[in-house]
Amino acid sequence: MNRLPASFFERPAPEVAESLVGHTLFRRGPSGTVAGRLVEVEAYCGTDDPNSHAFRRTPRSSIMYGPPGILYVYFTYGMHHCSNIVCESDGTAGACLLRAVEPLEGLGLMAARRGLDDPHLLAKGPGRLCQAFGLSRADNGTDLATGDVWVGTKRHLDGPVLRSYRIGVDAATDQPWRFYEPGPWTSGLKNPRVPGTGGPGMQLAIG
DNA sequence: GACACGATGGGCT
DNA sequence: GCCCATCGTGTCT
Repeated sequence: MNRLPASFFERPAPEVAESLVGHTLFRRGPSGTVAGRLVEVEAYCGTDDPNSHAFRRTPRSSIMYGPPGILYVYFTYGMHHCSNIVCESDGTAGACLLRAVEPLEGLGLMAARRGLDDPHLLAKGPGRLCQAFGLSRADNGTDLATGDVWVGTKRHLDGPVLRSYRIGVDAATDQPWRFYEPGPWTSGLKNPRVPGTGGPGMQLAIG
């Protein structure tokens, strides 16, 4: 199994987020292995990004200041987990939020964890993705180079990678750091706000 | 110790 | 589109 090395993540978070789309996320557990192709990733930076947990350094967010290629899992809204991959070099804050994957392997296990069968609802959204992959705060700090969670080196895209503003954050201070491949596996808005197009409905192709 | 709120998602109108 | 459950985390007292 070829894993992306830590050096892949030792770059600015938006650059890592864009290049992560199309790669496959793996999770090996006692019940089996699940895998899915990343189709939606958001970048969160450090002290200059007011929407990032790392805008202020706290015990929870300090992991974002650590070495790259480490899993950052946090709990929110009393019922949901969100998983991120730490980016930037050791000492600089940054992370990529994994928002959605196309399920590829272990769909039965994902369905059992999610309590439903529809493949389109297995891992569409950061909370659903964590549930389908069995990720919780116990996985916080996992090293993607050696642990039971990793990203494969192969990249496959079914379409262009687009960008928009991020979901669920303060719109007034937001940056266009959401990267996604449009399609049935992607969460978020039907007509995401995008920069410099004068309104919703327009999408900016990149890469 | 108290309190406000959230990088969401499910259910209902 | 609207409502809101539910509790860890951060901030303030």
